[in-house]
Amino acid sequence: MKYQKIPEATIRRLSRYSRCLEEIEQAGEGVVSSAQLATRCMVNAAQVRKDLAYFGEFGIRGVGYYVKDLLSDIKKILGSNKEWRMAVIGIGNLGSALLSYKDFLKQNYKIVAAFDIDPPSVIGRVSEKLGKPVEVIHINRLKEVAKERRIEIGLITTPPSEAQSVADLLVEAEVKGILNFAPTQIIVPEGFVAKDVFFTTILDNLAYLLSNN
Amino acid sequence: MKYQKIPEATIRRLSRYSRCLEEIEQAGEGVVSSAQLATRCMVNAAQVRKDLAYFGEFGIRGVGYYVKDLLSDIKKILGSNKEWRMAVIGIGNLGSALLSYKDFLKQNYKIVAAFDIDPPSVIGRVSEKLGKPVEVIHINRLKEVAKERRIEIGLITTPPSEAQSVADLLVEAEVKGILNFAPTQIIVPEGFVAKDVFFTTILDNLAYLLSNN
DNA sequence: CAAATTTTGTGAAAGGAGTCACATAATTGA
DNA sequence: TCAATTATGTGACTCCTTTCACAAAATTTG
Ligand SMILES: NC(=O)c1ccc[n+]([C@@H]2O[C@H](COP(=O)([O-])OP(=O)(O)OC[C@H]3O[C@@H](n4cnc5c(N)ncnc54)[C@H](O)[C@@H]3O)[C@@H](O)[C@H]2O)c1
Ligand SMILES: NC(=O)c1ccc[n+]([C@@H]2O[C@H](COP(=O)([O-])OP(=O)(O)OC[C@H]3O[C@@H](n4cnc5c(N)ncnc54)[C@H](O)[C@@H]3O)[C@@H](O)[C@H]2O)c1
Repeated sequence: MKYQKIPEATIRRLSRYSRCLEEIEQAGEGVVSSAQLATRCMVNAAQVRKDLAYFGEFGIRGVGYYVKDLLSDIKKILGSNKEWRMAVIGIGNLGSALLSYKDFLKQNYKIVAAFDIDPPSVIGRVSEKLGKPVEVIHINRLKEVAKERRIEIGLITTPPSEAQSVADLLVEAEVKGILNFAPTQIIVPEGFVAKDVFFTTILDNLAYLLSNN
Repeated sequence: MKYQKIPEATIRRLSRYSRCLEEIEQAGEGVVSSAQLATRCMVNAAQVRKDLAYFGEFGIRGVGYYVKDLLSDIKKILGSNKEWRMAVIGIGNLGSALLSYKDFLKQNYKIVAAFDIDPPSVIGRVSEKLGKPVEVIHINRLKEVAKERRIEIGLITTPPSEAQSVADLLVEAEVKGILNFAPTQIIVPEGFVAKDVFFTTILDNLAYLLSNN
């Protein structure tokens, strides 16, 4: 298998396979075929095999895939086997919800810091949400704390007007990954990765499907 | 222009164009070219024209597109010109955040009801979040209230274990569109539309890009 | 132990989506 | 009025993704 550019769709599906494999593992299955996994993930079986083939050979012909091994391999591919250290910036409604999102704990995504421009007003609201109290830190200490706590991903939940300047701060602090929930497009330099999560786009999509079916 | 299946990517981009056109309109521009819009949305100019061509001819050769008209046309295509009446089910951390999401007001997405299985514990927390107090209603009144308030879209923010059964209730209440935030795949019958929003997939994607660049 | 069965991995084919390039149409200005 | 300019709409082309189909490999069965 020689090097090729991997489609983004493949990466998204790997994440789906990962979730399904966890359920299959829970159910006590030791081995799974591409056909079974495909049915569960609602994709084509050849698609599953092709996706995996980008990264190597993980199955045994005539048998299938060992669930535990495949899950571990996929997590290694995705980079979700290591622990990712995250910060939330903007502890309002959405930021607070993210702080108390329990699934992050189960996965290897860990929120290790919370920032706001107005910490006193929010510090009471979020404490103890994650089991242990979360201290909300003033945004002007972002760079210092990001270094100290080795933050790798920043979740932006400030108003849209502030999103780009917060992203700039994250870049300055060498936080390489950004997930932006504010409805404005974020631009980061080469070497950094920013993804925008637009709720309205998702709703527009739904509205379109509802209007045209 | 004859009928064709419209790519989902086109619909997503139309939503993006819509957002950009709003900014352009705000800036007081009356006319925009496909090249200008494309630069702003970070896509190819021909892509913009192709996307629009699926639905008709909206521009004037040698001139460009009238911003106001194009915005209105795109919203008509997406179905986001009409008001969409939504309900949030599961008024915990995320559900409360959605209730107080101010951008829904600006767009034509309106939350007109909130449901939970344990209303007394949450009723105080969400009141007045949207300007006017929001009454949290017991889930067992979903069908009745959905009819009464003409609810068209349900946002599921319950624990994953409850997500499918809540979806079933929504289907029974003939709520045609579902946006599911719980990390579990929802299945709905023909004629209904369900979209899952998996936070972990988005993070896995980011993790992959950070691990491999 | 060999034939039958199962299921992977992968080249080839088919199907979609994105880009290019240019004819076409509107406008401007001399 | 007509040439020059501008920018759309779209056929053709390229590139990418998905599906098909089957040889290869492992296992099971008689
Ligand atoms: N509420 C939702 O459900 C929801 C959903 C999708 C997207 N969003 C987006 O997420 C963002 C936050 O939404 P919200 O409802 O939580 O708003 P919010 O007003 O409740 O919270 C914003 C927080 O950001 C803080 N802040 C402002 N400027 C800052 C800065 N420069 N640095 C650090 N912190 C700063 C504020 O003090 C406040 O605590 C918005 O952009 C919104 O559009 C919200
Ligand atoms: N918190 C986040 O930031 C976040 C982010 C992404 C996804 N999610 C997902 O969204 C969902 C909610 O997360 P949360 O953190 O708000 O959880 P939460 O526990 O704070 O809220 C869940 C709410 O749902 C209610 N509920 C339970 N069963 C119900 C039923 N059958 N009918 C109606 N209401 C019911 C509960 O009473 C509770 O109020 C979860 O599935 C979670 O995985 C949360």
